[in-house]
Amino acid sequence: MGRVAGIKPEIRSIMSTTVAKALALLDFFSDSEPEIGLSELARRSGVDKATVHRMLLVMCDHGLVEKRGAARLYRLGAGVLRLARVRETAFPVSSVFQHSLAILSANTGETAHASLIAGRALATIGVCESNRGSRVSLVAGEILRMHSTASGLVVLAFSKPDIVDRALNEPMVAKTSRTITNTAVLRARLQEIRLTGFADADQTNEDDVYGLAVPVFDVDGTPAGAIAVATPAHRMTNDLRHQVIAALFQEAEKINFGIGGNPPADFRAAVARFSQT
Amino acid sequence: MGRVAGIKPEIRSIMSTTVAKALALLDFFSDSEPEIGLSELARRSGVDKATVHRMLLVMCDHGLVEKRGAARLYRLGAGVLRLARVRETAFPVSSVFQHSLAILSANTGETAHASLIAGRALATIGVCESNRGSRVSLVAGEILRMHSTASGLVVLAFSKPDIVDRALNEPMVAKTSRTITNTAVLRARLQEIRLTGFADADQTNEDDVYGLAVPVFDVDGTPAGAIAVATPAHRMTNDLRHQVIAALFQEAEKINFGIGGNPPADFRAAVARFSQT
DNA sequence: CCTTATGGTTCATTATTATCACCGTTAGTT
DNA sequence: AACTAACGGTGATAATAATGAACCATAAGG
Repeated sequence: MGRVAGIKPEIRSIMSTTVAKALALLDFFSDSEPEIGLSELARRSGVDKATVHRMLLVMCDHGLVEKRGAARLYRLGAGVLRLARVRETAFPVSSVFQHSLAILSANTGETAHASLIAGRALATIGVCESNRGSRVSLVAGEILRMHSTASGLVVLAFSKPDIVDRALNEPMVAKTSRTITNTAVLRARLQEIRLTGFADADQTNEDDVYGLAVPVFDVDGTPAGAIAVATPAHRMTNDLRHQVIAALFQEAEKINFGIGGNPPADFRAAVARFSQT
Repeated sequence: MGRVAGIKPEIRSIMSTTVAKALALLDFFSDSEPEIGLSELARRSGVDKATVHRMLLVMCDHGLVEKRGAARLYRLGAGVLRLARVRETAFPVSSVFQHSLAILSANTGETAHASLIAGRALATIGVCESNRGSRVSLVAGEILRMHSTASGLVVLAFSKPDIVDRALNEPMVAKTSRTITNTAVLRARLQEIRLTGFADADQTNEDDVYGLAVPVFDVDGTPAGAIAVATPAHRMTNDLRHQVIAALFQEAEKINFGIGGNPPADFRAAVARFSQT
């Protein structure tokens, strides 16, 4: 297509650049699939095998990816451990979250998880499963899309308009039959969430999973991520809802304190309204 | 410079590709400098400001990097936390190391650290400082070069010849006045290390720091990384040396067991020889 | 108020990358 | 064992995307 002179520069970063394609490869690795072969990666990313191979070589050189000794599979390399260490010692947020997740899971008896804004999506950085027999078992390390998850929606609801616009303009995959992909409907939901302070997602990201999420904030009052509790959909009752939300609000406050986050006025107002019920 | 038709393909990955340049930016973030500005990154990497900016944008989109809200500085993003989580839950090595580091530090009274092969260098994935007043305080999260550190040398010593060749053919920076950069001398040292099973580095990577390192291995018998103890150079005595090496060998064996590593015959022989002294 | 630093942007040039067809191996099937 | 199909990996060329000098706008500092 060439480069049509004055094309919008933001659009380019969506996919066109080579680094974007290379980094996108990393997103295919998850807890459920920690090792992937060359052809498989090429197929999923839609990029040519030769190209993928060249990019993997470079990433191997930098330790982001490594080749499992004998097998011909690629996996995430030791470099990511180092990077995480550097970030965590400089800005220890992950550890702060972990503590609250344990409490949430214990108090609600359900699976709790936390995620942080990572570029255009949410990165799950911690999970604490309940010890009940029937529970939601999340694929941890997953990337959460903004439009289909409770965490994503609640983050968007308190984000600046330009972030919201960018998110809603992206192609939205219908993860289940209930996923909302209509922009107008989503905007209405965001408005609603801004008033309640929490978001729920009734099987919009995964069948049989009901999610409830509450945002946590940065120093500047913008959302940093979210904490959430996921239950089997059939088990959710009004009572449990109320209990979970209360627990989430409580832990969110602790986390905000721990990471030096400043909840904006509208969120604090929403929490206050909830407490009065 | 163009691309001279049939140029060696391996050489390309050294720097020429764009992804390599982008990923190289990540290496500038460390514990001592967790946030860096655009111009600074451009200066250090030797890449044009505009290019660096474009690459940073892409990496922000993928959550590998993020812009500190108000300040105009970049830092490692939440995406690296997710990646590390994925790798660690699938292949839990970091946690295995951490335990041994605590023991090492306690038993020797000095600072212990562990590193894993990450591409062409070693990535420090764990540090445990001693609680003595005078101790070596490492810049954790640092990238260790193969030629100037005890850990790097001991890893090279038990690596396959092609790995060694590649490492020795790279430009070797003299980190201190004592750093060995001569290829022939280094090869002799590697031969020596293969016989003793450990490597020492007397102020070859940092002034006043004396390092002792021992390798840990992968399932296939190739080195996975190294554990090391660093002391103030003046404090190192023959007695301490012997004690530290014994402790290192002992912990290395535990770690190998923990990560399913198989030490090759020559390493086991070296350990046996040491035990007889 | 002028200087000098910063982060950020643009656009024509050109060097880089994607593509396709191709190898050599491995693994599964008949 | 022969055969097939998939795999990881490679190389040359057409077509693309990266590059970097010059350009703003802003902020800090003298």
